Amino acid sequence: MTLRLYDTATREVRDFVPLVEGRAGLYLCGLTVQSEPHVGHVRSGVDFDVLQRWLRHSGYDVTFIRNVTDIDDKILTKAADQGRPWFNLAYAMHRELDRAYAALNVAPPTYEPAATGHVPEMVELIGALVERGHAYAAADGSGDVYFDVRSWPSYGELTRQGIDDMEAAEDADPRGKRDPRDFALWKGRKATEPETASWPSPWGRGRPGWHIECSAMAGKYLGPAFDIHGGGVDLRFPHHENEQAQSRAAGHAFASYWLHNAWITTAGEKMSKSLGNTLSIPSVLQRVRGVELRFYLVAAHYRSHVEFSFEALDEAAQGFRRIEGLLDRVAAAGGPVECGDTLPAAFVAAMDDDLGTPAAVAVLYDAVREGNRQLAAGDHAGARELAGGVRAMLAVLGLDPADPAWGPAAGADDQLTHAVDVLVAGLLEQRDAARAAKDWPTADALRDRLKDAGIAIEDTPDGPKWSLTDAR
RNA sequence: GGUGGAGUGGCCGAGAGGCGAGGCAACGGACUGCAAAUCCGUCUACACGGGUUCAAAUCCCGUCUCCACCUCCA
Repeated sequence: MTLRLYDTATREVRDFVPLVEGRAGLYLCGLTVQSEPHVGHVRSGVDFDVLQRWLRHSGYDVTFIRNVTDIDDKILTKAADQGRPWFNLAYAMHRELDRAYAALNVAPPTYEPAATGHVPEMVELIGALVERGHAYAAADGSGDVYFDVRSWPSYGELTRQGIDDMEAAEDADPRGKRDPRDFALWKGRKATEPETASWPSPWGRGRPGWHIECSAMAGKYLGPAFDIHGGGVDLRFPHHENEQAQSRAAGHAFASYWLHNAWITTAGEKMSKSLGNTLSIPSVLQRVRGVELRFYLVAAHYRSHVEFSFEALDEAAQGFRRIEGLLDRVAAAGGPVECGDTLPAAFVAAMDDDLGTPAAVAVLYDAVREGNRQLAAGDHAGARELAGGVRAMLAVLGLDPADPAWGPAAGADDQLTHAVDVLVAGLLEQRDAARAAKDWPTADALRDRLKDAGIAIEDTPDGPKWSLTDAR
């Protein structure tokens, strides 16, 4: 079975056939670093990280480019509002984003180009478009350069829209445009904008339009033709439509497949800044661990809309702890679980079917249940093998609890753990004595006291075991 | 006006013509001194109205509701 992916351009799931056998070139429209990242912002990063990992697992040599937009209207506006340089805001938010991705074990891409570092490439591309008759400098002397949509007959093909059916932007200032739907490739510098937010170009100082950066950077790092282009559904139009138009008009074949992840909403609506920072990544991570938030995101199909709720998040966290429970118990019974080297066929089939993570997670749970069953039946070898498979499945989803990316393991033999272990052992001895004397009130009081301290006691065939009830 | 998507059991969430995805919660049972954890079992759902078919959550027609995008939103 080969990997099949849903291609937005053809609106069907089709076999993934790379341009060069054994290789996969992937471009993901990253974020505009203008505010603290929230749960919705990181979904594309997580989903495409899963794609990257699955491609690698499937044997592809992957080149994954995920850009950062570090100059745009919003960054300039926000920075001005906050009274700080735009480049400081963008850089600070970029660092926040890095932290969020790290907390979610989103593996770094091959390269993360920033728009401001690729202005010459953009100017070059715009120049080629002007030369080919697909772009023009505004006639009003603003210094703007527009893409001429009427000059590109297949404009609208990605989202299957006809130019004449499109509404012109309400805020579009048609002064220098030949058609209201023409979009900016280059924006001449306005007197109100900081000097630092402008670069030299044949059309005067200015800054790049939004779409051109992705065409320029994808072309630079992946070549004129590459395999997969991704992003959030909202980017299909205008962003991706425009990227494709300008790249193809410049003579590049551009992306073979277009993948789009759905939204995460709250209260039925898109997450907006009006929600404050309650859903910012640092804030959500006060409640659940990074691996649990990632599990919540990965357990939903990337093309499915997710209605975010803390209840559902807690549920996912609980489910993940059940998976970890098997690993912990098998480890307690005979040493750390080795990561298995094969994945269940059903898991592979699920992932190959347009990254069917929900079905893959169901396979994961099946293995967990069977592992628990065998452990209970005393078949430690069988349970160990299943646990190895569970780890292998988790690893390919970026959810392996033993991955150093999550920080020191919970059971790490550090000083604090040792101290607690000694203290708890003393109390457990007292409890054992009380239990031996059938003094249940005393035994239970000791257990309750530990519970109040956030330490759960479980009686197992090998004696009582303690664990922290919740990391938070 | 144009384009695209959604409505599934108490909840979350898959599936896309025919063997009850899975999880969480709840309840019952096993285990336990009692718990916890684990296992077993129970709760048989597909917005509404028609139609096609031996068979529809899935296809067709109609209706309702909701959402996204339509030129710098993840």
